[in-house]
Amino acid sequence: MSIFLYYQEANINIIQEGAVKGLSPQDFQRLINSPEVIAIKVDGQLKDLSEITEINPEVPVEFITINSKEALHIYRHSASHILAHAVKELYKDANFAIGPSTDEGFYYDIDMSHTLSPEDLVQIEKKMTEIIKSNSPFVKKKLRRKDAIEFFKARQEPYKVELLQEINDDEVTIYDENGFIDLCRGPHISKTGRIKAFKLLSIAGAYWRGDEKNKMLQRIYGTAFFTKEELKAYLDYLEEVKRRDHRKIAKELDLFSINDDIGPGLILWHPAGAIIRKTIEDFWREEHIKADYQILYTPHIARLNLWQTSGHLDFYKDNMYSPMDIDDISYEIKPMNCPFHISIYKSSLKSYRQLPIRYAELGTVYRYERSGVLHGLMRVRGFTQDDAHIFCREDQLEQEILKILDFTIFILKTFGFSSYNIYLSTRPEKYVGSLENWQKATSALSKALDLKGLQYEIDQGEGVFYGPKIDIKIKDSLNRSWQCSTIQVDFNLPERFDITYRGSDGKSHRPIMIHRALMGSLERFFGVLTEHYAGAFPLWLSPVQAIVLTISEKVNDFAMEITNHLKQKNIRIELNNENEKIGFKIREATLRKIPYLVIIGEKEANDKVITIRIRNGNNMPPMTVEDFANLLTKQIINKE
RNA sequence: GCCGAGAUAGCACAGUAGGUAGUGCAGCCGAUUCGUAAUCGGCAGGUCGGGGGUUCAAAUCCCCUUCUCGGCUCCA
Repeated sequence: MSIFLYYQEANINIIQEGAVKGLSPQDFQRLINSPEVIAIKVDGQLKDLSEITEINPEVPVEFITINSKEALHIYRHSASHILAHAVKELYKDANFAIGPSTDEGFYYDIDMSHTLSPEDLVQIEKKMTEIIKSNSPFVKKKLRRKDAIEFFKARQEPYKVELLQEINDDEVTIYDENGFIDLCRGPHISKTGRIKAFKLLSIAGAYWRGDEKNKMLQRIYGTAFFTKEELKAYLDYLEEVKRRDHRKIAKELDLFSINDDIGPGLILWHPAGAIIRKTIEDFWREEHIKADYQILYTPHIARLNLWQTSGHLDFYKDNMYSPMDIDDISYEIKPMNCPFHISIYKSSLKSYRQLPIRYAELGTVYRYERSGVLHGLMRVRGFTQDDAHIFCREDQLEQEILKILDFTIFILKTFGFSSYNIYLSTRPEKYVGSLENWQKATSALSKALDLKGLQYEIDQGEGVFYGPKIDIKIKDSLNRSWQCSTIQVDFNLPERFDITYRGSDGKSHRPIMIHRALMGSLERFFGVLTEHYAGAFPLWLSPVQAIVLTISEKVNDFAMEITNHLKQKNIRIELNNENEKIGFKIREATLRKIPYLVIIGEKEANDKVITIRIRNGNNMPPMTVEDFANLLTKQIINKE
C-alpha cells in the first residue's frame, strides 16, 4: 500500500492512496523531505529517495510512507546494514552473509572468530547508535557484476562473492554507508539518522543458506520501529508471549510435566491437565459419532512388514524408532495410524453402498524428532492425533471435503479459534498417482474451500508426495499462527494395500482415502489452548470449575452442604475450609484461575444463599445454590 | 543433529579471590476464627543434573555425559 501525502503548512495530511501524476516540483520536494516518506515508486519501480533529483509530471509516482508494511521492511533492512556496519567496526574479521528484514524485525548472519555473547549486543547497540547519530547517507552505486565480484574478493567477503556468482544480471547494486559497503538490491532509507527506535534481541546459530551441511554462522536478531512507542509495544508483546508460555503456565497450574527419567519429548499429564484432556476427548468422540464417524482403537506396535507395505520404511524411516524383536519377529512402534485403519477396512468386503466409511481414532503415535527441536507440548516424541481416515468413492470426494471443512471449523470455533490461515498445497515434483487424479483431487479441495467462502493461499508444489492437502492454521489471541488441522488426499496407500470396494457393476474399484486431523495432536492443541487463554480456560474446560471458600469455621457445615450439592450436579467443585483469611483464599483460587469462587460467611449461612466472585474480580448478586448450579450447567453445556 | 546459553530445596532465585550451601513462596506444627489478591511464630527440606579429574579442600576450575532454553533444519 502506498499513500499520497499532501502538505499543509508544516503538517502533512494523507488525502489519497496510490500513484499520482502532475505534482509540482515544490510539492515533490516537500514530500521527499517529509519524515513520513521512506521510499518512492516511479512508474512502479521502487527507488531510493536520493536517486530522484527531478520529477517528470507525466510519470505516476507513489510515495512509500511509514504506515505501510513495505516501508517498515525497507527501514528494518537499513537497520540490518547498520548492524553489520557496527559489527564490522567492533570485529575486524567479520564476514557477512545475508541480512534481510523479516515480519518481526531483521537479522544478519555473520562469520567471525569472536563468539558473541549477550553482553556483546550492548556494545553493538552502542556502536549502532553512533552510526545513527552520524546521520550518514546510504549511497547507491551500480557496478558490473564481475567488477563487484572482484571488489568483494579484494575485501575478503567470500559469502558476498558466492551470492554474486549466482546473480544472473550483468549489473548489480551496492550501498555505501560511510565506508561500509554491502551488496544490496535496496532500496534504503536516505540517512542512518532516520532510524528512531531499534533493539537487538538475541543471538543464534544459523547455517549458511539454511543447509546443515554448510558452516554455521552467528545470527544476530533485532527489530526496529518508526517510533519508540511502537518498539515499546512490541517488547511488551514479547513479554506477554513469555507470560503465556504454556510451559510456564503448566507449572503454575500443575497441568503436565516432562521428566528426564522418562525421556525428552514424552509428556506426563497431571490430574489438572488430564481432566481438561478428557473433557476435550469426550467432546471430540461425541461430535464424531454425531457426524457419522466410527470410533476405533488400534495397537501401538505392529510388525515391520506392515510398515514395508505402507511404504513408511522407505519414506518415513528417519522419523521412526528402531524395531524391537518379539519371538524373532521385528515389530515397530507406530508413527502413524493409517495402516491399522486400512486393515480394519480390509477385514471385510466393502460395498459401494457402505461408502463413505469414516474411521476415527485418538491414536497415540511415536516419532523420532531431533533433540534440538523438542519444545514443551508443541513438539514432542509421543503424541495423540485426533486422526480419521475416510474411504470414499470418487463422486463423494468433494462432498466429504465440504463436510470435513464444516466439521473442522465447528470444532475449532468451540475452542475459541475463529480466525484462520488456510493453505492449499499442490503436487510436488516427486509424486505418486496419475496426473488426472491429482487434478481431480486438487480441484475438489479448492472447490470445497470456494464453496465455503474460505480464503486460502496456494502453496505451489508443497503437497505430500501421495496427494494434495489443505492445512488450516489457527490464530490465537496474540494473533500467532499454529498449524493444527490438516486434510490430505491419499492416492498411495489404497494402491499399496490394494483396498477395494464392490461397485454397482459388480466389479472391484479403488476407493479414495482422506487423512484428516482437526486438532492435529492433543498435545500441541492443548499447548496452543493454554497460551490462547493464558491458562484461564473457559468454564467447560476448567479443571476446577468453582471453589467454595469459607470465612470462618462456623460456616463449615453450610459450606459442605453447598459443595456436595454442586458435586451432585456434576460441577467440578472444591472446598477450601482451611483456617485462613478470606483474602488469602481468594488470592490462592485466583492464581489457580478458577472461574467461580463461592464465598460463604455467616451472612450466607443465615440467609441460605451464596455469594459468587467471578474470575475477573466482580461479584454476582447473592443467589441460591440451585440457581448457581443451573447457571453453571447451562454455561458448561453451551461451552461458553 | 548443529551453534550458543544454562541446570543449586516442590517453585522462583542468591551464592567468582575454590574453604563442606542461603532467601522468598509452597510444605509440616502451633497460635489466630479474621468478609473479597498474601495473619504471625516455629520446624523440616538440598550427596548444588550425572560421571570423572585437578586440589589439603570444588556449587565454584578442567573433561565427558544427560537434560533444558534461544535459534538453524524439520514437523502434528
